Amino acid sequence: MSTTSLRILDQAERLFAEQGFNETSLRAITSAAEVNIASVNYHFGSKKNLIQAVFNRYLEDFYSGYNAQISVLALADTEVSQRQAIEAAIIAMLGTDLNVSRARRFMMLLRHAYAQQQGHLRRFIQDHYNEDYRRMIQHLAGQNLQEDSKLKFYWRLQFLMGAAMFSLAEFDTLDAIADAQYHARISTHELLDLFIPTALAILNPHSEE
Amino acid sequence: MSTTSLRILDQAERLFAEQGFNETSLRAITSAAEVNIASVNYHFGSKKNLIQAVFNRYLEDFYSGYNAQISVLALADTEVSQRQAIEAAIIAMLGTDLNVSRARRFMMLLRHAYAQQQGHLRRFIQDHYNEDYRRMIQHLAGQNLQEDSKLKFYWRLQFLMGAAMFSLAEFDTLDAIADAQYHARISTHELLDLFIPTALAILNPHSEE
DNA sequence: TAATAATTCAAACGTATGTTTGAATTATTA
DNA sequence: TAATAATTCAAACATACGTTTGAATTATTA
Repeated sequence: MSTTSLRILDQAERLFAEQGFNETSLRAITSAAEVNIASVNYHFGSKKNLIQAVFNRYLEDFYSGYNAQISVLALADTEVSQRQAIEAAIIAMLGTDLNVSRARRFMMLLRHAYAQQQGHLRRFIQDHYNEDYRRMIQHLAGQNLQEDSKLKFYWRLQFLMGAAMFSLAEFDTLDAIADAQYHARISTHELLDLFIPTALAILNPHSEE
Repeated sequence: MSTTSLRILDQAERLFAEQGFNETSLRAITSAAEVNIASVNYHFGSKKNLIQAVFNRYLEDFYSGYNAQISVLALADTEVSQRQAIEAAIIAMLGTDLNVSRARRFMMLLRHAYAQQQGHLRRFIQDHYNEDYRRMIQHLAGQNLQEDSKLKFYWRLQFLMGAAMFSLAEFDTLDAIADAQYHARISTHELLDLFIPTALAILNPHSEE
């Protein structure tokens, strides 16, 4: 992949995450990447294809990281537990160096993808990653997925996706609205310690139900 | 308020929620509302002001509903519990007739407001509803908000907002990706029964922490 | 080195957007 | 009813966008 393509991809990823797809012009991307605007269509064909390429790079990394961890667990010949699946997904998102800003950018991209209707993107992801996705969902469902709770699990999954996407993507937004006393930063480790039990709590029925 | 203003407001609310702000042109709004395009600037001044007006109508209803319920509780001279605050917020969102599609539209608007950077909107909301917002946050914090857990509570609140926004806003999106077996619909009552315990679980520390 | 392919570039194209204009129409007031 | 204000309307404005073009430049191949 030529350096021009990479420069475009990097800046597109950054700007798309920060501002959204429709809000980011090709001129802004090529200007930041210091390349000619026509090179986007030369290397990627169109803006839609560029969006897909950005997601493809992330999803490739994510699922290969997730699947690698699952494979290791499978070698031990034990069933993949729900907690293991959650941790594997989080680690795959953070990368091996637990880079939270990387995961954050991924979440921001996902949020934009869900908020803005990008039909082409949905089709692309479905065509290329549906199998990986369904397998991960099965792991996340864990043992608690009985026939009659499939619907509930679907909604719990929505809650979890929303919590993950919104919280990571919104480092700054709520700060501006909420009281400044909440403004302090949290470490990656603390955040994970907070999020993993919460994720488990969201996915599983609670005692009071 | 003239019928033209109302027609514009109604259609703007619907289209903004469905598509986002930048994705909805004034021509689409005025066409759906069957009014002349210039009437937007005549009645509202600008597109930004129209966006603010849409939010203002929602927030007015929401906080007056929420505050009314809290006032009733305050008359009984008891401390407002966290669960009461959550239920009051949910009911205020749904309206007295528990109209879930109304709440859903509100969540979709909020999601777009967070995803797309609408600085003017944030300023507007902060100028007009900051007091209401902070009061509600205090209620939601409940008894568990010790000095050293303020940071954690801030993040729990993020989780909760994300879960609420994303799940309600995404009736259809995940369906298209996930297995069709999860496609069945859930009733408002079932959803509330599922969400309220989840919300409590998100906001409060769990045993395993 | 000469010929060919790949890539970059400045410029333009067509289209869609928010906004403004000034006349035409309707509603209100005196 | 006449005068005045409020509102609607078709048309145009300036601007920004994604995309395309064809020549210029660079890299690769024979």
